[in-house]
Order: sequence, then C-alpha cells, then structure tokens
Amino acid sequence: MANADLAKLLYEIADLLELLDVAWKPIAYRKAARSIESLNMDVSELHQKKGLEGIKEISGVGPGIAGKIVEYINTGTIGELKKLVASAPKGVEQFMHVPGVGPKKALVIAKALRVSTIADLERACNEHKVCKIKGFGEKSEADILRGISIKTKGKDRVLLGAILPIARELADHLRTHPAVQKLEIAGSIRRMKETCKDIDFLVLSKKPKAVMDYFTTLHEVKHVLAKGDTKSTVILNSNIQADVRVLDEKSFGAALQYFTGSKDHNVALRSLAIKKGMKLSEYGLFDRKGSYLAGTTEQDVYLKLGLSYVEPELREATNEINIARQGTLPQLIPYNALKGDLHMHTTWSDGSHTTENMIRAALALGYEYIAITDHSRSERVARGLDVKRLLQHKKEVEQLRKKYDDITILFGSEVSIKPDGTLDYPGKILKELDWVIASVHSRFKSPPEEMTKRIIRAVQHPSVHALGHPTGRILLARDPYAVYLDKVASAAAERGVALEINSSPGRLDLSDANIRLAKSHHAKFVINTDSHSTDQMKYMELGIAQARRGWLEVKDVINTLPLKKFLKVIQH
DNA sequence: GCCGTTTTCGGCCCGACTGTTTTCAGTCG
Repeated sequence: MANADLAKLLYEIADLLELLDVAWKPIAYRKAARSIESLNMDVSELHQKKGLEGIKEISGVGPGIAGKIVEYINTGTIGELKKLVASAPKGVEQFMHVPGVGPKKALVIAKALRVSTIADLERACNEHKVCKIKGFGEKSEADILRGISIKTKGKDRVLLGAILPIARELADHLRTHPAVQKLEIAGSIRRMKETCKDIDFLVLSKKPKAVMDYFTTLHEVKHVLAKGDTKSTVILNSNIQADVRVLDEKSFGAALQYFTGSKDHNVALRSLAIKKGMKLSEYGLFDRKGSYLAGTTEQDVYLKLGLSYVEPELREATNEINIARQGTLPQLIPYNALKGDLHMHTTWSDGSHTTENMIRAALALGYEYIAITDHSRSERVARGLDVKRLLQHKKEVEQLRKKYDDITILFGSEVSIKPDGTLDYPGKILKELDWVIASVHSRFKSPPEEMTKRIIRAVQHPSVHALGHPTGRILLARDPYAVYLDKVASAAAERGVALEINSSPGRLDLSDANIRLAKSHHAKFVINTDSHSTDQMKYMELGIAQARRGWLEVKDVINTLPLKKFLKVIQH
C-alpha cells in the first residue's frame, strides 16, 4: 500500500511539473512512479535493508528521486510536492485529467474562470463560459463536457483488475478468523464484470457478532458506515466500500445467489419461481406454504427451479435463464485452458522487462508457447521498432530459442493499422514474422464506415493473424471507436484471423457483449495479456473471465490449442 | 531527472490530429 501511495505522489509531482512546462522531468517522475507501483517489495522495507543505494537500484530512480523517496519514507511527505502545489492554481491538476484537457488548457481555464473543482468546470461549460475564453470554442466546450461525463460516469466504479486483488486479500484475511466457517466474494466481482462498485462478502458463521467486530476493526478499514448484528458496511483505505453479511447454513447458497446478481438476473429468476408456485429470496427457495425447499447451495436453488447451474459470469439477463431451462448452456472455457500468451512487449519498445525476462515469466506460468510482439515503427512514443531494429530483435529471439527449448517462442509484432488500412511494415518484412497482430492506434474519431473499411482491409492482409484490442476502448476513460463489429467479425472469420480479447485491466477489449456479437458471426478469438512487464502476465484471468461472460467455449479460442494444432491454424 | 546495444553528455516525446485559427497551439498515444 505504501508503494501505491508513494507512486501517487510522484504522479502528482509529474502533473504539476507538466503544468509548469518543465521539460523531461514529468516523464522521469512517471517512469519512477510506474516502477514503484510494480515493485514486488515495500519501498520502506527496501530502504531498511539496503538504504539509499537500494532505492537507487529501482529502475527509473536516480539520485534526485531517490532522495525524495527517502524523505517520504522518513517524514511521510515530499517538500518539493508541497512547493509545487502552492505554485499552481487550486484544483488545476484535476482538470488535466479530464479527457481532452491537458496541462495548458487546464491552466488557462483555472485562471480565466477561477474554478477549482470539476463540478465548477462542468457548470461553467453549461453556462457557456468556457467557449468565450480565447482559444476555446463551442466544440472544445462540448468536448470538455463529454470528458467530464466519462470521468464522472465511472467515478464510483473501479476496474475489476484493481478491485479483485483487494477483495481477495481481504477475503483471505477474514477467513483466518476462527468464527468464519466459510466466506465468498459475491456481487459484480464474482460475475467478473469489467468494472465494479464495491465488495460484497458473504460469511457463514455461528458467531456473527465476532465476525462483525473483527471486520470493522481490520487495519484496512478507514470508516465504519454501519455495524449491525449480521451486516456491516465500511470504507476501506482504498476508498472502496465493502459490505459483509453473515448467514446461517440453510440460506448461504440462496444468499450467495441473491447477492451475486445481477439484479436483472434475479428478477427473472424470482418471476420464474413465482410461475412455478415458489418463492425465492436471499433466505432460500420456498413452496406455496412457505416450506423450505432449497438454499444451502446455489446449485440446489437452480436445480429446484428446473434449471441447470448458471455460472456467475453468465448472470446478466441475456437469455441465460431460458437456455438453462433447456439445459443447453455453453461449456465455458475454463480458467486454466490457455496454452500460450501471444501479445507482449519488451524493453525493445515500451515494455519494462527484457525479452528473456518475459520468456522466463511465461515458463513459470507453464505456457507451451508465446509471441513477442513489440510495437511497429510509427508508434514513436512507444519506441516502435524500425525495420533495422526489428531484424536485430529477431536475431535476439533466435538466440534465446536455443537457450529456452521448453517453450516455443514466436517472433511477432503488434503492427499498427494506418489510416488507409495498410500496415506499418512492408509485406516483405511482415513475412519475416511468425505472428502478426494488427491494431488501430490512431484516428479514433473516424466515422464508422471509414473505420470498418480500414480494419477490414488490415484483416484481409495475408500476413495478419489477429486483430488487437478490436474496439480501442479504455475503461473509465475512452469510449470504443465507432466501428461495425459484425462486419469486421465476418471478414476476420472468413480470413481465419482471430479477434483479440485483450486482458489488460484497463481495456478488456472486446467486451462481453461484443464477444457474443462476434461469435454470432463465426469469429475465432485469441486471449492475450498485452503485457508491458512480467507481472502483467497474471491478468490473463481477466480476459478469460470476459470470454466466459461472452459465452465462449474452448473451441472458440485458438490459444487453447496445443502447439502443433495452434501452428497449423495460424498458417494461411 | 534518468540513462548508456546511439552517447557519462546529450538524448529522451515525435507526429498526427483537432479546433481554433489565418499559420498554429494543445492534446494524445
């Protein structure tokens, strides 16, 4: 937790330096912040063991930032940050995080309108004050409003990838208490929804009061909002709300069902119960006379309602209940089904670990094969590889193959799709690659016809194997670009090109709904992490979860195939 | 402020796009 707090301060320094138009330093601070976020050791522990020298060993941290980190460890604050905060108009850093507003505009707005909160800024836009500022117009005012609405729409939601580890850690912690016989995480986290609002715990216990006492006094708890006999609500240090409910054995399954949701799924389930002359609540399934029929396990509840068991990921009221009635729900792809990860970056472009590091991490995860896919040449920011460096990198991979013969290493690239639908390397160079992911990284605002044409052209290129993050969305920050995915899916299916399900916590692209849409057009899929460091390879679980939410089975996903079959499938 | 398969000093974050302009500044990836 200390690492995350420190990283946050460093990001803040970077933002403020950017506002002051200081060159390069913001980049350096952000790089250091990112390293610290992904450090697998507590900074203060590192400092205790190795002192200032140890801190300087962190990548991206030199003498300057190391000094500030030590200052933070010793005093809890950074003097430089306080100085910077004092020098900037109040609230201005918030503005630069509104999509479409950068440091310059943020500063101009803050000075011209004397606003200091996002709510103030929104009001000023609605009162058409912003478009009167020199350099702003009606379009930019509308853009800012849209940016704010994206931000605030997702304000109380947290990425699944962020909330899941918090929930699991807390769950493990609670399970150690002797009064806790059983504990499950319920709610949207259990359904593996891409973003979640809060954490719901269900506890089976004969001593509810002891559980409540323990839960509300955990050191992770910041505020106690409510504390009762069987239910408590707290705000965690991470500002996430967490609820605990204690139940007895007879209702535990029914309660787990009830609190897992979704709401719409529950409504449909309860109306089915009524049709059958039963009543379903969080306390159990009852007959007309109020006699208990089921409730110990979820399976019992579904069974007694005449349904096959519905996996949590499917409970979104998208016809799953009707299909469960017929007993023809899909056999969802298991969480351990993947044989390889086919999208990752290394230090050759914008990754933070070497090719060899990534290979070792893949071996540790037990993969049969992987693909190294750094950025193509036009991604300047990401240090995309020009042809010369691409071929150098290929040589490195060929060397590493000799050393690591337990895993098959495909040499590939994430090749940008240019605005006209052509690819970022010539065809001759693309033929040098074992695996090509084509991705859109520019001109997101094109009309859907254009974007569709552009992507289909790329997908039809004979060297392309997969379409990377097919809609370009960034959760809580950027909407997907407008594209006719049904047409893209059909074109991809026709050419044997797989659509990627990108497992990066901030993307999860395709979405569950789009996965189903694409599947209905006979598309095949590949689930990848798009890792930019070794630790990000663990996010595969999130992508598989979305695949499950999209009703996918093993046969829909090409990287479930063993090596030989996989290689056969990607030859075209 | 950091770093060294392009260098211990001079590079890194450049080019495209958008909206506001009237020749360009700001934002984004």
